[in-house]
Amino acid sequence: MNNENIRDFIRERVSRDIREERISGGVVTRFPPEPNGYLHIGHAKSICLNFGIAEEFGGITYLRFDDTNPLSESASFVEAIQTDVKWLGFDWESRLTFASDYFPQLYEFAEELIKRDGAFVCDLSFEELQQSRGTLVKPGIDSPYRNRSIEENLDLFRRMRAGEFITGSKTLRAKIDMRAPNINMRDPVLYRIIHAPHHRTESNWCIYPMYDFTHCICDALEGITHSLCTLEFADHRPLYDWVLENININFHPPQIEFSRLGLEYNVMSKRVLSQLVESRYVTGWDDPRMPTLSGLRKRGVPPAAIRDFCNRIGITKQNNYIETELLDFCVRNTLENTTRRAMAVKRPLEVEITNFEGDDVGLPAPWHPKNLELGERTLTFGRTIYIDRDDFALDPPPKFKRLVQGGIVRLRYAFIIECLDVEKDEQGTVSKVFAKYYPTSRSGADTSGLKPKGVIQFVASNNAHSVEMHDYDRLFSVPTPHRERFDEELNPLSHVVHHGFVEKAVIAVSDSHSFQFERVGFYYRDLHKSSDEGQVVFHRTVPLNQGWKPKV
RNA sequence: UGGGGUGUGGCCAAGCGGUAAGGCAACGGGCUUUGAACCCGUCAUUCGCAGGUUCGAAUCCUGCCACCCCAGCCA
Repeated sequence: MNNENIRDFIRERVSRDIREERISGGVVTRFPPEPNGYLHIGHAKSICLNFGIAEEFGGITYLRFDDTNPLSESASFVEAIQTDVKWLGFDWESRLTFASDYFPQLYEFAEELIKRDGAFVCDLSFEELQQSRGTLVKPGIDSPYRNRSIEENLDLFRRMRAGEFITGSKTLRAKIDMRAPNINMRDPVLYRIIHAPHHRTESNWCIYPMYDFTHCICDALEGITHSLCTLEFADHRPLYDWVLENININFHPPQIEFSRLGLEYNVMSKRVLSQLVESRYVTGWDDPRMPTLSGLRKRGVPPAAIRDFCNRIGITKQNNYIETELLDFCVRNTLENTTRRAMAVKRPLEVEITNFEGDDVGLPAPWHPKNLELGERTLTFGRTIYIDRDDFALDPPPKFKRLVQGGIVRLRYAFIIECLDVEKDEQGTVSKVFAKYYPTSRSGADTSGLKPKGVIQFVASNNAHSVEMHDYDRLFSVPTPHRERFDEELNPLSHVVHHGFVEKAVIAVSDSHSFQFERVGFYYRDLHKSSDEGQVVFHRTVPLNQGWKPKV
């Protein structure tokens, strides 16, 4: 432990609690997802915080599923969430728990609360409860069932559990204060009747505890020393404390809130994300455009980049919208030194080298210009090659350093070529370029004396493997999409497919799926899916920084 | 007209009474067979606003303003 650990107000608090011996054992945290959706990068912030603090201070972390609502939860989400947490790089070891594991104990605490006259069974309907709760500025009114005897409450609650009443007909409510300015303290519901099977407890229960009753008790039972949650739960803290103070339990974790992550051009709302999935706007929770961990993974974002991102954004109580540039930076930064470079053309333009005769020549090229440990592969150069359409211009903008008519350009790791002529189609767009190459300009042995302004990538036709390059852009076209009209704010160009070529050596690589296609971007090969035509599919992880922008 | 939270450069974020860290972005320049990466440099006389306390305030006090969250038998 050292000062490096104290990077935010929560770590500051943890550090102080340790120093002042406020906690006996070590630090204990937990990450408590509800298994009703997939994890997104906002969850990653919380995961990195909870697991990170335990790691830094020599503590432990539980992965606890908050599964108290059988109507929206399922085992498949439980699976997916575990996969994502592991992938992110964290290990809960043996500490995998479920709120549903504690149902029996929770039930006992509920009975205890009734016996202490701290809770009552209420027969108010949903609408009646809503009416009597009051409003933000108007106090609520007591339930007519509030004064039932302890014996009657106990009897009723036991019968609720026994299944004597239909779904929604009764609730167990805390007896606090209907006039409390904090609405959460207005005799909140603790248990409700739901006759529905639960993904773990099946049909053993027909009453289910609410979050506010469950979370604090589970935290206490697990000895959580710092219960970290997002800001919207701050209003629930008095209730969290109330429950623990009104039952006989010997541990009382402090709840500490921090602000959730906002990412520009994205939305973290589970509701909106699942709607995108259900409407088939995206291909699934793991669509590469989604801010989900599975989506980021499919796009080729390494977990280390997400961890780095989470470390850079900080932990505060301020509302925040992080620019996507920071995430992109983290991704490029972690990929930069370890990812193979290769050549690919996204929008191929055929070039015939008119003075080239005979077989293609092989040209060695390192997989990475600086990290030579990655070795090298052999490129090929021959009479027919492809360059990217963007690298040729009939009418070049100022400062254009690529190929123009009558101009020269270097083909990376190969030769300098000079454009002699072009062929156009009916629409007048260039369909083919004729060029000559300078045999003495071979990379590494250049005696031509030529000094081209630019270098471009190419793929020789004999060395070209055709692929689909899936380019992704921001999911939304506005930085802070509105939850209600999110469908109008989707970016129609968030997914564009290019049919291009990559050098064959790329296809043979098996120990890594990430590549940087030089001057284009980082791409990630999808090994699970090929296109409809059976082609190899690459997802663009992130584009390269553009150091020069042509005026559009 | 209730309760809770927050206001430091474009976006994050340090700062905890002693005279505004850092990162991302941006902008200049260097280097370059990736217009990438890398390297240099520039970028808040000012901390939501107004008063006050103090030798001294982003930090303390008072008032005001703005934004976010809360009225699920969701979490």
